[in-house]
Amino acid sequence: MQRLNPALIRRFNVARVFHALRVGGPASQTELVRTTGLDPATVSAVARHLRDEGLVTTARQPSRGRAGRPPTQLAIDASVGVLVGARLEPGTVRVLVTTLVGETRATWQGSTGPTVDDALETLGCGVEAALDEIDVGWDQVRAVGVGVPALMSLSGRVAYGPNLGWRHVPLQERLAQRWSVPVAVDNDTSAAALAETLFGAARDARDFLVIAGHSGIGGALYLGGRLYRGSGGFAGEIGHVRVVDGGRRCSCGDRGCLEAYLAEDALAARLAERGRDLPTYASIGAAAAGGDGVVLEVLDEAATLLGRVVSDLVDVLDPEMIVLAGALSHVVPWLLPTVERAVAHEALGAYRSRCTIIASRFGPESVTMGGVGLAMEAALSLPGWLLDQDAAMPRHAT
Amino acid sequence: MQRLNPALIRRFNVARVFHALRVGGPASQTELVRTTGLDPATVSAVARHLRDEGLVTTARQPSRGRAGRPPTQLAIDASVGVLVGARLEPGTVRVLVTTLVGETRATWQGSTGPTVDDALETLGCGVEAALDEIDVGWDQVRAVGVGVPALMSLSGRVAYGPNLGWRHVPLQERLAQRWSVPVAVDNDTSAAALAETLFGAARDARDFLVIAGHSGIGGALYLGGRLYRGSGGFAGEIGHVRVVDGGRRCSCGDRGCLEAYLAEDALAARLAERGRDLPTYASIGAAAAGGDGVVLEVLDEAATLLGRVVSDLVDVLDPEMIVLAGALSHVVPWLLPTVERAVAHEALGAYRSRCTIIASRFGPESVTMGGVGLAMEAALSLPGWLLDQDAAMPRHAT
DNA sequence: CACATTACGTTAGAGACACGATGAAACCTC
DNA sequence: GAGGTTTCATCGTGTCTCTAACGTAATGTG
Repeated sequence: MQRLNPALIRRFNVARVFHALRVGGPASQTELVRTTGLDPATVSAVARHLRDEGLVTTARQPSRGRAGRPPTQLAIDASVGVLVGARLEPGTVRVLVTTLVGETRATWQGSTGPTVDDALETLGCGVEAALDEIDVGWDQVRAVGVGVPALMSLSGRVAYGPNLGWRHVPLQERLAQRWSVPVAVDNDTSAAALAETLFGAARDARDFLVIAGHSGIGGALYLGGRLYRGSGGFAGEIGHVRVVDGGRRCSCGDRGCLEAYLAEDALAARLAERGRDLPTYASIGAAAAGGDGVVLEVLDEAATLLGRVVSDLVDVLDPEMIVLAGALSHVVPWLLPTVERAVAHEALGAYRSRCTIIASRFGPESVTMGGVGLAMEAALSLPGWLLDQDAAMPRHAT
Repeated sequence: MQRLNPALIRRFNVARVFHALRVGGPASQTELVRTTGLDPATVSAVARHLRDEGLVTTARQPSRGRAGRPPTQLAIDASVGVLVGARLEPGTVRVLVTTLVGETRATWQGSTGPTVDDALETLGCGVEAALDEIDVGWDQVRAVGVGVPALMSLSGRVAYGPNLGWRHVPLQERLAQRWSVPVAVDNDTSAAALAETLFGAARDARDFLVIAGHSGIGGALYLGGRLYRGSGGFAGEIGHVRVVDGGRRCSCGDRGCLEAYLAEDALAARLAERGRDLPTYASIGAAAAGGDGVVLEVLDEAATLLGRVVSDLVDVLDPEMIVLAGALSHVVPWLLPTVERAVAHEALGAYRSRCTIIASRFGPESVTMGGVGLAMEAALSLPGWLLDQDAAMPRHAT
């Protein structure tokens, strides 16, 4: 159990001010007092800290015609470094280099072999290539974050990655020693949730869910202002909620799981039965956009089932928002209306709060953007155990 | 947004030490350092604080034959006050008086009229009567906590209580001004969850669910070491998850909700169809204990449906434990095996953590015990906004 | 029996926050 | 244009934490 000490409070407050500036743009200290809820004296100290670190620049504002001393604007100096986000998936590596506030500067994508060494080698080359492209050296990289389709232990180890075929890989350590900059590694759907809360539509949501579809259907639960991982790190496994009694067989061995109707392979199989050779979400989306009736029908069937799960999730978790993300994004436009209708009709209506259901603005790139989010956290030196704020909080102080 | 300041840290730490002593029994400061994870210097300061408050007593331990300075035991002085827990339900009020560590000293129960004034009057009389019974004066009452079957606003107002027929009642204020001791009011199922985490089987669980059955089926989600309430306070509405396509009509207007099969009235109705006049969980439990085949059959049917919901909850939330509580407890023994079997078979097995499903040790009294828990929180001056630890935490400091 | 060893608890100094007061830099009015 | 007002930022004091050193009280040892 980690202690709650002054140094930690300072780190929190630095992060608060940084994010306030990142999200809200340049602001004076007094404005930051309002937006962060901190004490003026604290903002003053944090501002000095950030100035000393070279992360923010100050600019005297000219008079605004109002009485009083004119404020000094603080602004994040996006030129002092870059963040690197990456995504590992079976056979592919994606890299995204952004400014300190998350604006894209370069991207890279490449294919890779199946082993851990292959992937790390490709990742290393990819990052180098992306940095070269914009003529940025490693000295400007503040941190690297990587999203991986695997269950993670708290220390950034890959506990189990069925699609990758990896197990007990000390990914964080290996990358950290290779690059000697802060490196953060996390589960891909968790990373996608981070992208939504830092850069996406869920920026102001304390409670939201991310439902991501790639080879499987995964969920991330962002509850009460932080990611909820569950007692064993398995929380969010919504792909195996049963939606059809005695339905299609699922890879998990059971029948009628959501994943058996909505995962990429499942949709493709369903379409193959009806004479359509559309193996990916992207191709299915393209066909739907072309108005293919069979495709629309299959998607609508999947949407109905997704809607059922989402309704139950809304009843149980009362989220503010549900974000559909990942490769699934390619077909989300044809799912959304049906899902929304299901929630409106099936979820407990009378005294329920409104729940917005939307597609991620990052689409299939949400995990890579999540890598950037992980890098941002690492750059603000909010290490892994801080992710779990309980670590710093007493168990029973409710 | 509340600030995170030293005084707040002190309150947290006082609570940590208090709970460590309460749960683990008398301990030396060095032992507390180990169990709480706090610094020796902090424990020293907190110990002095608690001694000054008169909450703990110190006792020099005689030599134990080991080298070194012998420790001084700290122990909670349970004689310096009492806590009062209460439960309001339609027509009935229950009161429970305990020591500072939650040991029962007196109970009281009485019936009441439908209005808010009726209930408050009865509650007042009941508390007086219970205190009289053990010859304890109001000066010894450290705090009062009340569990209410209603949605609460954060300030302890009853936002909406359908079964009580109340709406926008400032319950906390009215009770606080009547008694002039700290008063805490919360939703009944949330209170039951508090009882489980403070005094019950979920004491060491960071992530657990409480499923309580009275007139309806409610759930409380204790996730990541704290109660999760959802964006609108509606989280945990598991009674209206659909378990049967086009099933029995539910009070919510939909069909096939869990509540339509498991709530007290629903079970009674189902049994009435089959010639059994058993209007309450208690009577149903008694009949089941007597081996009535029809009752067992109906209970098993309900258990199968509950098991389905629980399986999905386990998949999505990955809790350590699920506690069945409330009046439902009377029939839990006949539900549990079926539910456990469902979870073992239906929930994602391979890489899932184990989830224990148990009956609350407080049975139908879990809400009243939750009132005591609320009182304990109030007595440790951990006010309402502290309940939401985010209030003290930056939004994006993940 | 003096001195080392071991274990327990407290104190001293530095960092961080809150609150209240003070300094700083503009505008406004007479 | 001098003084007052308004707004923005910093400083001083007190409290709380952590680290590290110190005091305290027992046992062990030659």
